[in-house]
Amino acid sequence: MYNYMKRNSRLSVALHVLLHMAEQADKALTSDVLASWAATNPVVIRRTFAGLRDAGIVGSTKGHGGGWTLLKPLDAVSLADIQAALDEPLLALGKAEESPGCLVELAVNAALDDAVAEARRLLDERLSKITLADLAAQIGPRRVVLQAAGCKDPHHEP
Amino acid sequence: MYNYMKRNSRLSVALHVLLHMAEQADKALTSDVLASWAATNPVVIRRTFAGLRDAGIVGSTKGHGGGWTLLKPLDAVSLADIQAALDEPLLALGKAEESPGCLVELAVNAALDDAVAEARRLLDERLSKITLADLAAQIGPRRVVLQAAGCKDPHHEP
DNA sequence: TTTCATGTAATTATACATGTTACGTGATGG
DNA sequence: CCATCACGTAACATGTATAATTACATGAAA
Repeated sequence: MYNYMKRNSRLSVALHVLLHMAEQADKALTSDVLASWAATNPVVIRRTFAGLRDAGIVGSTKGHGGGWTLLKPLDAVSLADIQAALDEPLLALGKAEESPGCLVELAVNAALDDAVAEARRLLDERLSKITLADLAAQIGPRRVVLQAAGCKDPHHEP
Repeated sequence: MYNYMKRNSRLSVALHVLLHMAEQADKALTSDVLASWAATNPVVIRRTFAGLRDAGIVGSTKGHGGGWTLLKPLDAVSLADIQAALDEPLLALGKAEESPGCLVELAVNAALDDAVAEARRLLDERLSKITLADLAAQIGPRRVVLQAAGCKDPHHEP
């Protein structure tokens, strides 16, 4: 009966962690390590990354030395890919189905759905043009600059 | 620390009620009546419509025979106007401010904010081109057709 | 002055996402 | 093999945002 816009910290968390992973490429990293980067819980990481694994963006291995690894080069993964891999989100504006027979409600929903769908298309198109490599490129240089200026690396480990 | 996408039943409720008001133009309608149309509580109507009143879209009078009235012609009120009049809304994607010093987080937020801001601009532009009159025009003819076909008016009153 | 209706503050209820705990499964290494 | 490690999930707890409700104040009309 109601329409909710879903929350979204998933995308933010996923991007954050993926970029940090890129800095330690090829090492299998445990959920605990990733969780500490995102200041969250290992289980949350496993839940969030399940979608990314299904999409082939990351892989996971069990047992000793196991963990998560990036499977694709940074420039082959767009923000839209990640967004799509995380089950459901951004710009949802579910339809209210109260008064199911009401013509007014139908017209209102149709108009709103159209407008939101178009906005969502635009957003998706935008996100599909930004890759993890783009974000990494923004970060790399600045970190060097900051470190040269005497700032310590603003990472998360103790 | 979290970013939420706000719910949005306000806009849907407001549109629904405004269009029904248009059908009974010039009569002051009480919050109770409006609430019954939207299947919600009178207080919710008063809260929601407070913004519309401040924006000059509707007016309210107290006491006997009081209630709410539409102050503008239907073609002078766009969905964007209504959206803006309801305090806060559509397509928010608040920023996560966890790890405030983290460059990764900063880059992620910047990219996301840009994309969402553009989507929001598009949506607002779209909504500004749809007026209440447009929606009413979609409804009127169909109602006649349905009634001619023997369907009873799908309204909300008992 | 009684009644009606809005205006708000304060409280409660609901929905949903994240956080947490617990336990199952498979892989590795001694 | 068997103990350990790490993911995979289900079940439950917590947090937060919003709507729904209650209660009472304010002002207008009969």
